[in-house]
Amino acid sequence: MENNFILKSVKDFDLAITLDCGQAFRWKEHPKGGFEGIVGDRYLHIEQKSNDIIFHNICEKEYKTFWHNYFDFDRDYGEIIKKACLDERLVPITKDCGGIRLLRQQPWETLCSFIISQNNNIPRIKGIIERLCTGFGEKIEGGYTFPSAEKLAGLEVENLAELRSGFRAKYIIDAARKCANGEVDLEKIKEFSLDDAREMLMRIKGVGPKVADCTLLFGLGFIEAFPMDVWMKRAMEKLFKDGLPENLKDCGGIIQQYIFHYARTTNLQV
DNA sequence: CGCCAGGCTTCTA
DNA sequence: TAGAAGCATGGC
Repeated sequence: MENNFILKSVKDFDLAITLDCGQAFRWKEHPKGGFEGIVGDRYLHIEQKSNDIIFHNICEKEYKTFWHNYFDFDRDYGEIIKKACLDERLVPITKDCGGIRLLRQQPWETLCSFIISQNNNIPRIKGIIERLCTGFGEKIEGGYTFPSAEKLAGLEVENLAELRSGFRAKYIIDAARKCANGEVDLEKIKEFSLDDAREMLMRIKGVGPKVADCTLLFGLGFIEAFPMDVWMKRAMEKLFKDGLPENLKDCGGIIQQYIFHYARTTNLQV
């Protein structure tokens, strides 16, 4: 018999899009419905049934101490969508993509994942990360943890050959070593200004503006970070030639996710 | 076979 | 200091 925690009447939340819009790479469909994934050393089977969110075999305390924060449930997305819709162009976009929430992911996992993402496609990114976890993570109930920076810092580039991550392997090692030896302190960076934090991350080989901004946005809580990849450049050129409306810049990263997903799932060809 | 994928580093003028 | 080439791998 399952002992589930159920969040009722949740608004502005689409679980499937949130988990599969390209911000996280380790969630997959559960054979019995919903999705399963591992964050830190916690396994979760989660499912959405209309406006209810079912956390399988999770007690209320476990929800409150961890998953509530992971799914960013303290933030009022309805308010953000309302503000966004003051600009006509964002009405259809938030209509389609307003169910996306920003996941508060683990800093190191986020950094490492987006290093892997460069010049790569999502299915292969997921494959490399899965091999990274099964090869170097720790076995727990339900799967493997994401390997720590400390663990990877002790390896050499050749040891990562099984990942088939190509030229990115040397970047992973460099990132792991800098994070493990404190040269880059991901926890401390959270308190930096956006520009200082970005600059610090870019000291890592293979981390440029895009990877840095994804790490800041998805892993370090900087919701004003605005990652610009090829999709976003195209979308911004077409929809917001003069940039994002000023009143949305403090939550630019959330709007970025809406636009990014909209650009990828609708006909936004130039 | 060629092109491209949530880019970045290195080389060149 | 801007712009192009090179980078590993895999899917189409």
